[in-house]
Amino acid sequence: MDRRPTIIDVAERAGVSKSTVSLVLRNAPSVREETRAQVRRAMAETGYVYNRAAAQMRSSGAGLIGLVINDLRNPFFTEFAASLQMALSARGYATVVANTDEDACLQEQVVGAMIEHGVSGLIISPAYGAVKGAFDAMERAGIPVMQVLRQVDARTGRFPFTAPDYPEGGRIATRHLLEQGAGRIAFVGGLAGRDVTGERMAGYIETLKTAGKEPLVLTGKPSRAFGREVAARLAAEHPDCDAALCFNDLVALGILVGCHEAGRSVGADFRVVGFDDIEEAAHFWPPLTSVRCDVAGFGQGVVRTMLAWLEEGVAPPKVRRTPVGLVVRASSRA
Amino acid sequence: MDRRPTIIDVAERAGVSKSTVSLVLRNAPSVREETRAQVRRAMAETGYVYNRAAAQMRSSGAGLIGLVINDLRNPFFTEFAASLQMALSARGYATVVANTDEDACLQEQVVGAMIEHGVSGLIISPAYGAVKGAFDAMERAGIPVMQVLRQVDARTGRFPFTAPDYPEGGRIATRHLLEQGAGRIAFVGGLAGRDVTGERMAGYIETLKTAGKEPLVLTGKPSRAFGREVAARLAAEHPDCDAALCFNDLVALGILVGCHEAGRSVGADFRVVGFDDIEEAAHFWPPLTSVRCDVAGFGQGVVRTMLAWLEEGVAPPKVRRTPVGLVVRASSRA
DNA sequence: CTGAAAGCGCTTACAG
DNA sequence: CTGAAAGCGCTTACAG
Repeated sequence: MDRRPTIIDVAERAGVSKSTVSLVLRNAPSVREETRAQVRRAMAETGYVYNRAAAQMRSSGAGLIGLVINDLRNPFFTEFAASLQMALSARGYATVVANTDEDACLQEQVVGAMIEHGVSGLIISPAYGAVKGAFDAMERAGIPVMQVLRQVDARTGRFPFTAPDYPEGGRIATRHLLEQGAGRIAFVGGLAGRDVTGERMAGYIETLKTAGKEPLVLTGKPSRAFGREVAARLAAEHPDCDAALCFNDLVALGILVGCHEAGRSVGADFRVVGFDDIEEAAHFWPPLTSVRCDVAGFGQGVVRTMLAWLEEGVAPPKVRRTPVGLVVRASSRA
Repeated sequence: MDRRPTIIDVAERAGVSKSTVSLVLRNAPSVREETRAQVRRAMAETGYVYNRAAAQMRSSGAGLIGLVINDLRNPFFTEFAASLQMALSARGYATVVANTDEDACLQEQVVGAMIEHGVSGLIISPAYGAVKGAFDAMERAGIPVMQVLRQVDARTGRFPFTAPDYPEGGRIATRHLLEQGAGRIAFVGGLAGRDVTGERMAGYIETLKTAGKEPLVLTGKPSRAFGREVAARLAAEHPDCDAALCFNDLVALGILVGCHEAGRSVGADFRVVGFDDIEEAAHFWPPLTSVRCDVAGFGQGVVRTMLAWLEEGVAPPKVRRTPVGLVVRASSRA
């Protein structure tokens, strides 16, 4: 057998028509059990493999979901992507993934490629910037699209948005720091002007205001390097600051490294809280207190929502917020 | 326009035949420049998008590459996957990815799914265990398959293998530790009996033998938790041990945390070297010395090799080893 | 340089 | 419950 066997080969071998083979393939109930077994045997004997490209041409979907991520090297997004892919796989879908590296131009390109490949739906944690092209293309494609983790397109009717409850995370983290006796709490990292930064900061500012305290905001790149740099700056310029709530765990881990370098002890003297609770947070020294977004559970929820939309036509709400919690570890404890 | 436009719609609009549109689509040189422009305009006007599933049915490939990874949550593999995907994207290929979580059964399932989706080639960092089913399926599919990072199937003629030069990494790391004045060096982590463990350990044992020293091997899970646990064990059971070469960076980072917990200072007294040089290694405290495998460059090399095989029929050598180096940081320095 | 025809491997009504 | 026929949107020779 030089070429790959088709349903016709299987049909001949099983002594039925190719329609019957097709019905067996799709588990149609109308085929007699005996015939079904016969066809399955013929499939095994001929080494038949299903050709989804052919199937896709007639019916609609190919069981392919596109996953577009703004920064796949960031552990938070990695954990999200991995959990999503596995949940999709368990439901019989394959995942085609692309990293946009925060580049709107690349994003438009990969979204276009995915649409050409006939993805049935698209899950996107979008890059910021000139995103209209990509979203218009998704709009035209007429497929379900979910914005996750970040909302950059305002059409949440067409592109429903799901993310953890960032403001609440900011609140509980700030409250915790106050309870631990923090006098002056800084908010560190996150680019100014972005929604996610604004939301995470909002809970912080609100809680401080209630407590009658002044905020101290040092926005910047959400990276380890920025956190490390800020650790030195805080010690020098804000000696009264005795706690930091960070935009994300990377910044917080950077601060911990910076404190090590400066010989400043973390915990009782200087309290640090991160955001996201990436796996590494628990494995650092000292272990990092962090706002837990349950990225694995979040990913599974997104998959459930997407497949309900795809398979049952149940469109998700325009905006959905998932609950967050605080995991208290040594970095914020006396 | 309710249905998606096809080449026929474009052809009508441009006033040419659909063959001509197809030729323009594939950049065939035989079309007059004027006609080409006319067709492109018609494509833009109709909002045409290329249907790869249909194209795939006639020609062979769809520009899809499958990437199967044994542990996508491990930063080393994540960095690899991300660099691979971006390099493929730059060459016009989409990446369908799956995490097998070290599960041979899942692996067989996802490999089957990818073949059904018509991937043109497959890059696999395989799980160990009952892998025959998956490899036989890939064999039958008749597509290029590269084993990377780990070799589990012996048919390297059919499934060429590429990995960093692990034994050399073991050698240079051990030599470095000896040069730093280490008296007794332990090799920590990596499951016994696996090739990768054996290779990384081989360089260590060989170098120690040359130096007339005895090895001290503590194999175990390649995880942070194991490293952390071993830090305590080493102090208690092997007080003379003053250096550790770790199977990978996760184990090494675990040891660093264990040393922090035990109040043991790392660097001058106790030297630690990791393997892989994941991004985190440079951002820990103390910064971790590690065997650099240049995973980004490695990924790009794999893509070049795969596409040369796919597009030009140049089959890769059965086995290829890429160079490694040592990045010396504070964890192994006086 | 361009057009008409056949066919890739399936699914989908529609008969029987 | 099963079969014969049409067609999904392309590409591929083959004519002109």
